[in-house]
Amino acid sequence: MANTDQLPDGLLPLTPAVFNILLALADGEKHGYAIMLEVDQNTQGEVKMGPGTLYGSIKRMLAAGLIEECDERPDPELDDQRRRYYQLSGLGRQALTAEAERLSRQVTAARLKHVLSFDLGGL
Amino acid sequence: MANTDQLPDGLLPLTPAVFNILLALADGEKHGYAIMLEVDQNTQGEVKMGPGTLYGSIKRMLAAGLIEECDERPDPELDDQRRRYYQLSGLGRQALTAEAERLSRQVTAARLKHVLSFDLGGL
DNA sequence: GATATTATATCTACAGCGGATATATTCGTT
DNA sequence: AACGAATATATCCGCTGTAGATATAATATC
Repeated sequence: MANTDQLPDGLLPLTPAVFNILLALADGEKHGYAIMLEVDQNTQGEVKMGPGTLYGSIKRMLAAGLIEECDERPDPELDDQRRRYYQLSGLGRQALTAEAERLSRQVTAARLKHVLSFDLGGL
Repeated sequence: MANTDQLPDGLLPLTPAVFNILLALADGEKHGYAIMLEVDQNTQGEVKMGPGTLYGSIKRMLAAGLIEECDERPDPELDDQRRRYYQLSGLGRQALTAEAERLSRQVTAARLKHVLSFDLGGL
């Protein structure tokens, strides 16, 4: 069943940067640089997130409790000590879903106004 | 057939405010205050656009050529001399469609990551 | 005629973004 | 082993856009 918890006020709508970072983390923990590459890939190269946006957003998201840093390191042989890994918090996942639903409503509104064909994004 | 013209660089992605204003104008010309009410309605009351955002955005959008002010007034009897009516330009409609498609891709990406159920926004 | 609503406009404080810069680690090559 | 390139994080600063406050005037309502 769906989660009807209400998120803290002022969190939504998410900024595009925050949304993209949460989305990049949706399928598992990642370190900052990997998030950058994933966002690039997710958006077909449309969004090139620079370090200022990335690490600035991460700092704010940690403070807001949307993401958490995980302390477990991968196999010491494959490890890169510079990396810092992040994962979604429960709140972060809720916010991501809520924002995705909001975007979906915007797309629906656009379809109703005939500015977007109906057969796109079909999936 | 689809319009494959490329929009001027730096226009996309649109800010949420600009997108909502373009969307409000998609089905016909409106004056500023009516845009405000339409955005409120389109977003089920989620977005309350204040005058700063509204008129500031309108000014930038006029400068960018996304909208145009129309000089024709309605029937003099029904007219309100304070009102200034705006309509989409060709560029504005292109930008609106392009941005809606971009949002649609974001929603699709969210669905692929299972953060959004597939039966929503079905239409 | 008084009051509330409609309507536009500007100003300012604040937050987030983007680019530049810096620094250190790891990888690939010879 | 040394060297340069790519990886990885971090901070700083200018710019833009947003939100709220304020102002002012025209229109509608009673």
